[in-house]
Amino acid sequence: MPVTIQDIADRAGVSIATVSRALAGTTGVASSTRELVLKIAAEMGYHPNIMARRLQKQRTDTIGFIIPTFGPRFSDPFFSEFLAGIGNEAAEHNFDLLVSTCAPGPKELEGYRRLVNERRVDGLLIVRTRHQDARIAYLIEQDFPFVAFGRSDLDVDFPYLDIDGKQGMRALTQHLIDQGHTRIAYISAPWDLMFSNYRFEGYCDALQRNSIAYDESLVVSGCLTDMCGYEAGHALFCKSDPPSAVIACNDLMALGVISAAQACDLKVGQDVAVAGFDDIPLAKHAQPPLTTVRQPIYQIGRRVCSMLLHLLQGATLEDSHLLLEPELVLRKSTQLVAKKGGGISGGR
Amino acid sequence: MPVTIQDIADRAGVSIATVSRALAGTTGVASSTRELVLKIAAEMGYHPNIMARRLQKQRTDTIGFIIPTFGPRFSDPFFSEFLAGIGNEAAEHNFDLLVSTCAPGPKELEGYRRLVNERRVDGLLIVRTRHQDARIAYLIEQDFPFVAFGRSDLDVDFPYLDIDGKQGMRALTQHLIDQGHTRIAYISAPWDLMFSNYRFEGYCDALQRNSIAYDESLVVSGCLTDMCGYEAGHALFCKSDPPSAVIACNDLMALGVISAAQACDLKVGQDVAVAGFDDIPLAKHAQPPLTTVRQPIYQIGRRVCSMLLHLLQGATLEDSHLLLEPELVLRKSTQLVAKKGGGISGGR
DNA sequence: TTGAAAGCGCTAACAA
DNA sequence: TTGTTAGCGCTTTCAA
Repeated sequence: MPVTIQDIADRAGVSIATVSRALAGTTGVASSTRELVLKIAAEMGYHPNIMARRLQKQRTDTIGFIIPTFGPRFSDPFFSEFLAGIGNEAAEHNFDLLVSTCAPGPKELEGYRRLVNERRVDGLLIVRTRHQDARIAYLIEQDFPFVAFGRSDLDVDFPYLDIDGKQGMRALTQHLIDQGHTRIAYISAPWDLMFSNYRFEGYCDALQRNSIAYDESLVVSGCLTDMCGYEAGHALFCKSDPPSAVIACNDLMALGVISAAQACDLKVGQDVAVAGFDDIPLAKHAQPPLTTVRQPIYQIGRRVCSMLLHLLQGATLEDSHLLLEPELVLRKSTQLVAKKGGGISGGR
Repeated sequence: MPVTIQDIADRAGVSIATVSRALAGTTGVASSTRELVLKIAAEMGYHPNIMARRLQKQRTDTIGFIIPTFGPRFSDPFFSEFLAGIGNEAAEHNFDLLVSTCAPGPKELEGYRRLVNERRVDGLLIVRTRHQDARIAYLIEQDFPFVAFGRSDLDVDFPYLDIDGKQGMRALTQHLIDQGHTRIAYISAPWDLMFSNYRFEGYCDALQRNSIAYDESLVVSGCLTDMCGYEAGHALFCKSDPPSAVIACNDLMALGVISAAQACDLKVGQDVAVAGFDDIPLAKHAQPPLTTVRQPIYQIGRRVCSMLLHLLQGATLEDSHLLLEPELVLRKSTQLVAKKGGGISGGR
């Protein structure tokens, strides 16, 4: 039987209210009583019953995160790092993190409804925002606190943090153009993902600025996995008129493209340039090291979580629409002259 | 203001006890009353207050999982898949999953204490069991329900599920020996991890069975990341007498070894054989595809979670010490004759 | 079949 | 400074 404040009250000869106050902190309690209570609590090994506290306070001190992923075999480092970020931030503020997984689709909202309706969490984090994102629409409608990593095209206002994908992709494309490439293939993410569109805009923008005609035969849609990257890359390299450079919308696909190139006996960084987006840990140690656009996912996770925690404290966010500049990371996969050593990095 | 059973009771003209019973299910309630209550509940948009229920029932219907990882940049697919497994299993049984991250070390137990003492979860899942694992010792001492993925060398009994790493590594090593290799390097995981020792035993065992002398200069310790694999591989390939085959204790390191080989102008699958352990998604699409030992992590996650849920229901596990046979997955990274097509697999 | 009432452990208003 | 008391929303005896 766990120790309750009643037990402490009995032993200290005071009321439970006094115990509660003493335990809580500063409110009007004689410091002598306070010390006595604290001492007894420690002796008896008291630990508050969190559920009782939650019921009383009508707060769960828990934030929720539903990982939007297809199938069991997801190994996208994005989620691992993001999770670590929000987990650590939440823990530092004594919040619990509730996690579940659910594939995007019609049944997805069920998961959100469950967390919202039954008040299992105080707020939610959303990632991989989508075209007319139903999750956002739902949470807005329910007036439920949340922060998104990613913007939306819904006609509503909500707090988010995003990376300027257009900017990042434009810089990356420009880099390839500067290297002399004109046939630059592009492996997109699914189009319903918001970031997919922003990045694509950046790609198109760079082509246009350099008067390079847009060639739709060079644009393929991928599913963000290394396998999709492999398939898309393979298809591109098998063309009668293959591209001299390939940009993948994320690193995982870019790794697949590198594999495809090798399978086609093309030397990446020499016969063909390959670039990605994200800068996952594997990018640096790929062979050759992968040029990419860095998103500091762990930090983003922390930041987004921090925004939500502020919101839950009733604070108003000083800036609820953050757009961060990503960083271009140049490595050997796009460099004709192979330099020894790791990547050099530069903004724009 | 959320709807409560009191609201429903008022509207239905019955007592809250009746409402509670009607909502709960089968207990003695007139079916007419029951239907009335259900109808009103639906109309009013009733959803139970989970915290109230938890306080009353003295159960949280939540299981906890603390990801034991160093640093923010962890992208080990192991955790993603495991998480998906336990998350889905838990969700199907209407359990919540509480996740946090904490690096192994002296402060690690704090995290466990918090979850246990304050009864934030009903049970815990442990992975990557270690030599004299303090987490297990603590949970046993507290008599707190948990299930581990991995065995332990503590002198206590606890429920676990494990993969027979010795068996798997022996089969893998034997495969390399069958290919004619005699200088087989081994990149280990940190020695305090239990699985590290089992796998190493399998490696030694295979050598011994084939009368191959153990050469400690071929055994290196790694930290399970691709970077460690790269460094270890590089060091091995720079030796005056390099190995003809390299086994890494996990796939992530094996991928690093492949990169190192390429950086040293060695062709994997031709000049040198490389093998890993886990069969992460990337293994199949590596260049060349990686020979490995498959652990069905997602399924393991589900299974381990299922065991815990049984335990929490007060059931006795029919088998609380499960040791599964892993499956050897042969791919091109260890095959001298490059065969077209994916891996062939065979257990033993 | 139903209702009244007693908690689960805690916080917080109100009195003393 | 302290105690009394009324809940938070629910489940579950015990009576009726």
